[in-house]
This record gives sequence, structure tokens and C-alpha cells, in this order.
Amino acid sequence: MPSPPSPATSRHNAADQVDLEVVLKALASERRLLILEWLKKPREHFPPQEHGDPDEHGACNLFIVEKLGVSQPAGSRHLKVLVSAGLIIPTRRKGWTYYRRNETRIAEVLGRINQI
Amino acid sequence: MPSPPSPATSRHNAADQVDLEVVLKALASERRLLILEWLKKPREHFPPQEHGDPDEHGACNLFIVEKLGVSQPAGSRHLKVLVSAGLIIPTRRKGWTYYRRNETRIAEVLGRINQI
DNA sequence: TCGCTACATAGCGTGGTAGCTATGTGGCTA
DNA sequence: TAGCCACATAGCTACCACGCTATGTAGCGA
Repeated sequence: MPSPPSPATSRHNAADQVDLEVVLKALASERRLLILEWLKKPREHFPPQEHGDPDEHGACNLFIVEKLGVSQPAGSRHLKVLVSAGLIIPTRRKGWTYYRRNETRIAEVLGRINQI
Repeated sequence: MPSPPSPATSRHNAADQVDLEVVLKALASERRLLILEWLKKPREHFPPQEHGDPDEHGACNLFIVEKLGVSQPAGSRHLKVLVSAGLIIPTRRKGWTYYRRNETRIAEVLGRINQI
């Protein structure tokens, strides 16, 4: 779609209106669906981590990238796409970045998708 | 995702298992979301048509293409993507092709998406 | 049977996405 | 403060989606 001159922000957060196309594009990737699935139960899918509580902060960037089986930049980009769509939340802590699901936003998104 | 040598069929129909990535890619398009929206109430969005009942068979290909505002091949391709994902059903009749929503499939798809 | 009309296919250009390697950068930790 | 480690950025290639125009095809009506 040839989008009209985009207004103001290009990033997204939980406060934004759900842009269905952006969210669906973020979801339309096998790898990103996997990430969301894994983050449902970080403890089951990732090794124990030293500083971030898996349930509170989610899983470490490096673990996710490794489990994806892609290069570090490729993995980070997938995570960035999910963050931009508001689907996951990053937490920086002691030099590591942890990601957890944004359940509020996900519920909001599903509400919109269910109107399709 | 580097898909493995694809097995057997490449087309999809209502009997297929829902391939979430395929369906989400089909949905991740402003224009295709519009088509699905319009097809909820064909009578409201399209001119009266001579041979196909809007409620039974859906809207005529040409009307949809015109309302999309793209060329005929581009419009037809969008429709084909939705058909391949099983989201709409084509009916050929008297030389025209009508499209209607596949509500059964859509419900099935939404069920899967809600597990995200 | 002939022609017209609805739709599909082919082929091309462009932009976006996903992968990679190489290199920056910024914040712990010693 | 120096070094290292986690992550981001840059820059490349390959591929796919989407737009277009031109052309093919199949089925209806006369």
C-alpha cells in the first residue's frame, strides 16, 4: 500500500492504536511466532539465567537468538520487529536485554483481529 | 524461513490444516483486509449485480478490483492470495467470478490466532 | 461460429525483508 | 580506566511481494 506521508512517530508502543497491518506483518513470520510461543514459558524453553527473572523480565536476547539458529543481527532484528509492533517488551539489566510478552497489547491486538 | 522441499500440494482449501504463517501473510495487507471487510456486507459495498446473489455467492471480481483502485491483474492476484489461504471462496457463474467469505475457515483461523 | 468480455498469465521494475559478515558502541567488571 | 562482552549498525546479496502493461484464453451470446 503506498502509504501517505506518515504522521509523527514511526515507532509503536502499548499506548498506540493497533495498526492491524503492522501487527499482522510482524506476526507473519515463522520465527517470530516461535519467539512469542517460547516467551509464554521462558523457564521451559531457555537455560536458567543469572540476573533477570524469566517470569518477570523474560528471556535473554542471546538465548533467543541462539535458539532461533540465526546470526546475532538477524535474531536481534526479529526481536526489534516484535518490539516495534508492541508485542514484546525489552528490559535492559546489567548489560543484558530481556524480552517478555506484552500480554495487554497482545490481547488488544487479538480483539482487533477477531473483528476480521 | 528457508522452507524445506514443499510436500505435495501448494494450494489450500477449507479442509487443510491452518498454516498460520500463510494465513497471516495473506491477512497482512491493507487491501486484502479491505476486501474481507467489504465481503461482510456485499450489498452495502458493491453495486447490484445481475446474475449472482450477493449474499449467496458474494461480490463480482470486477467490482472488487474497481473498488480497490488497482489494475485488474493486481486485484485478481490479491483475490487469489485470499483464496489460496482459504479465506474466501470463488464461484464461477455465467462468465463472472464471485467471491464470498469462507466463514467456517475464518473462524478456524481465528481460533488458531487466538492461541498466539 | 464469431466476437466480445471476464479473467489469467507473462514479463518487467521497484521496494522491502531476511540472511550474512564486519565493525561500532556502550555499559559492566576487574 | 581498560578491556570485554552484549547488542546495534552498516553494508552486502538474494528473494519475494506488489504495482504496471501487454497478451492469452475460455466461455457466453448473437
